[in-house]
Amino acid sequence: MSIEIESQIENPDRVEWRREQVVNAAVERFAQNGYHATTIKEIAETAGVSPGLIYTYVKDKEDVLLLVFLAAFRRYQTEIPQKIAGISDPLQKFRAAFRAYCECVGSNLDSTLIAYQESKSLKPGRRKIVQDLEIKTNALISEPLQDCIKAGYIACANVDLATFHLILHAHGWALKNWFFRERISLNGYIEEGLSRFLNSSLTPSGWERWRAEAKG
Amino acid sequence: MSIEIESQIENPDRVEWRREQVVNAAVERFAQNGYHATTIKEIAETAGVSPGLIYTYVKDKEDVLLLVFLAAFRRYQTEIPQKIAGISDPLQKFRAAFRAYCECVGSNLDSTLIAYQESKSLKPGRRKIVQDLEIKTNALISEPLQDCIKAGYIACANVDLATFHLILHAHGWALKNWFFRERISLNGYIEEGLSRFLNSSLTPSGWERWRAEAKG
Amino acid sequence: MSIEIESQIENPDRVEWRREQVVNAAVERFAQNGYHATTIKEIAETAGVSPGLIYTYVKDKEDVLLLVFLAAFRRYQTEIPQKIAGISDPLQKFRAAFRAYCECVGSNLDSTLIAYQESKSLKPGRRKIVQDLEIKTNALISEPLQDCIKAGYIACANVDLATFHLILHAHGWALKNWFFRERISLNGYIEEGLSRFLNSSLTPSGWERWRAEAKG
Amino acid sequence: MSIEIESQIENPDRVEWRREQVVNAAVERFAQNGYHATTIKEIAETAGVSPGLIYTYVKDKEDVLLLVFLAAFRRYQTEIPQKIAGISDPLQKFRAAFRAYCECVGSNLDSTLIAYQESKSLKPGRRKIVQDLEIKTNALISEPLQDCIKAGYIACANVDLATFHLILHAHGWALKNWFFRERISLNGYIEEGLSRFLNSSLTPSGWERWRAEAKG
DNA sequence: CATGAATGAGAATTCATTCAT
DNA sequence: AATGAATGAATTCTCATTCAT
Repeated sequence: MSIEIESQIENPDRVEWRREQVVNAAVERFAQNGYHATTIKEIAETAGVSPGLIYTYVKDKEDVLLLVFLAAFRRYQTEIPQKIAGISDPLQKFRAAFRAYCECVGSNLDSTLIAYQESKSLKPGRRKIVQDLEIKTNALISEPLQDCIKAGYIACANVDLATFHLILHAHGWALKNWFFRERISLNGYIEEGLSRFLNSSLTPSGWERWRAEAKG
Repeated sequence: MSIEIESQIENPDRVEWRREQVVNAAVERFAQNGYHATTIKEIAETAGVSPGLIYTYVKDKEDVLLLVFLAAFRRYQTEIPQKIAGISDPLQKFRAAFRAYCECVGSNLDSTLIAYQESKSLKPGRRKIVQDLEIKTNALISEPLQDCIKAGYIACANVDLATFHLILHAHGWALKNWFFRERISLNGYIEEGLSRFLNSSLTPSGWERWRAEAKG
Repeated sequence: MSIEIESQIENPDRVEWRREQVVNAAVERFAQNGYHATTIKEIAETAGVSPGLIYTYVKDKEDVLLLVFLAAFRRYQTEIPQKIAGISDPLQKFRAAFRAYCECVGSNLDSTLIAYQESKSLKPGRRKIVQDLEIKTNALISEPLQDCIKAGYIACANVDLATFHLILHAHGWALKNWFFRERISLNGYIEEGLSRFLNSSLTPSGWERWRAEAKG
Repeated sequence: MSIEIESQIENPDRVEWRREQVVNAAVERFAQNGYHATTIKEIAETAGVSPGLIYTYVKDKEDVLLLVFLAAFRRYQTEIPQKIAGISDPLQKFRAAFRAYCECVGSNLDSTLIAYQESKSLKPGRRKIVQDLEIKTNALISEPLQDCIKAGYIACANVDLATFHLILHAHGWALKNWFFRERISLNGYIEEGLSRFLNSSLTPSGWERWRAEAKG
């Protein structure tokens, strides 16, 4: 489950701390110039460490990119469950999950962009790791959605397909942020996506549930 | 309007032909390994020419990437107008335009992906060219949409926003093709996007128009 | 005054030491094959370092050439003042300065040749630096000459013109060294040039001074 | 005696004509940017021919440089004898020869500079040819000088040495032309060099001859 | 004869990675 | 543990030279 990236350093706390330093610097630089155009030296400078240090916490440059991906996924896995914890109504939970997902995108614009732009920069082994994590992250949306279907609130030919639509919408906020930013708030963007989706997917019983909610 | 890329070769037919050769090879390699990981030598080999030849038709490697973008845009500008020519009903025209756009994405999966992944690989001057063309290409959707609004078929707070949603959906086919490919046909994907959009945007008169069409 | 050439290395002693290594190797190779025909790899090999190292002490190949020029000028500026220090008689001082200049040429045959052959290899910015230094170096001759004129020992229509003649003579030792080397000693060459110059430039009072000197 | 440079073209007049075209273009470009920084394409453009054409009249780029040297020497060999023909007095002849030499330099500033800057750009075989021609050209000065010595007008320990001094002075006009140009005329420069030389080399009988000449 | 497109060897330069301190 | 100087493989780009037309 937890992916192991080799480090010459023993102390795990130190490893965590240093890697965070490096990842933050890397996200900043990758987002600006892309993975290939960013040098280890630049990352080191941005992080306030030496190039040599990076190589004691990481095997090679690609590992840094992988760490960037992992850090992003960890945030999804931490924040979304947190935000939907305690919600029992399936429809409410689904909506909360989608909102949480979008908010995660919103606070990780750089990482999300990097994910789209640099996935090809990983060689097969590491690419596989990232793909598996992506699927696992999708479950944060698909499971609540499934529950709505089971509860008869949503009708949906193919859950996975729908999930991808929702996630694409969420990612759209990062992909075209330069455009959306000045025209709509993240909340507006979220609600628009949500209502567009529910509009064409809610069952009559779902509509009722929704209306009831809106009133409450 | 037409962007000039310098070439040492005079004969414009020859330039066109050779550049096409090179662009095809480049798309193939860029899609596989990304722009930076692809060497000029590889492109040359794939195109069946010498590395030196490329530099007689192009100033530098970035020009090759730019040509890839330009070729893609040209296809949109050619094919979409062709497919909507002669349609007078606004709603029909809009749907045809969206279908054409998606089909263009469908037959240019590689270029579309490259566009998302390598936009940062262009330096400001060339990046600007691409951005301008992107806006121009968006008009192929936004104008028919605008006409539907004028005709009272579609209600839409913000045309640009809606256009971006539609285009994001279209690009989604390329971005997540590895996933969609095995689950839904391009046509299914198009109709789903279309109906999702119309579902939440048609005016009553628009619904009527649509139903009438469906019958006819 | 002191020209700054960028280096990635901080420690100035190390920079000085490494650059000296590189310059020595470069002088050797440039003198043999010229600037353009010499590759960085060759210089690196001659210096016993890697090609990459050179680029941590220098921005590009032209910087190496500039360093070669600078090193030569530094030698003139150091050695000539040293050799004329403490001489008060203007005529004696002038002769000492000219001798010192020629000796500098004599111990920097390669650099002097390179200066004549490769001045065009520098692009305007750096060329200007070298020209300014050349003028500054000429002053090492023109000033003592001026003093002789003021003292009434030498009559000279145009000091600059005369300076150039003297310097051309000095450089001649390097330019045609393959010829002179086997026919005349540097000292002979110096005295010949000197007496030729004085012969046609001394005032009567200058002649007297010279004769007095010769006796004493 | 006449150096053979291979050409694929048979007709010798055509060869002469084309080579002249090429040499003129080459001198222009070499003088501006140096031999290495000048491309065959540039020379071809300047000459108004195609790059391919050059290679039918010449084996390689170095041959072009050699042709530049040869053309210069030919001018010396043609013009100097012409200008001293018919002068019988040795002293007058010597002075005429030196003047002619300097004038040759004056009307071939570019070639003279190229000769100093690019001699190293020739590989041994061709370098030898040029050196031999240089020695042969020196004879145009050294022989009249020798005659003056024989006639008892000039006293000179070493003819070759003196010749080199004179030639160095002549070349100085080209080497430092940017400086001399605005301060002295070529004639002034010639006479200055001449008088400086004669001042310290004339025998009493030479002085008398000179004075007699000056009067007449 | 002349052209100019095509070739490919070769050069400068960069940068991930190592390792002595 | 951390540093940063050094390495050298790899890449882009140039240009002398060839050759089909």
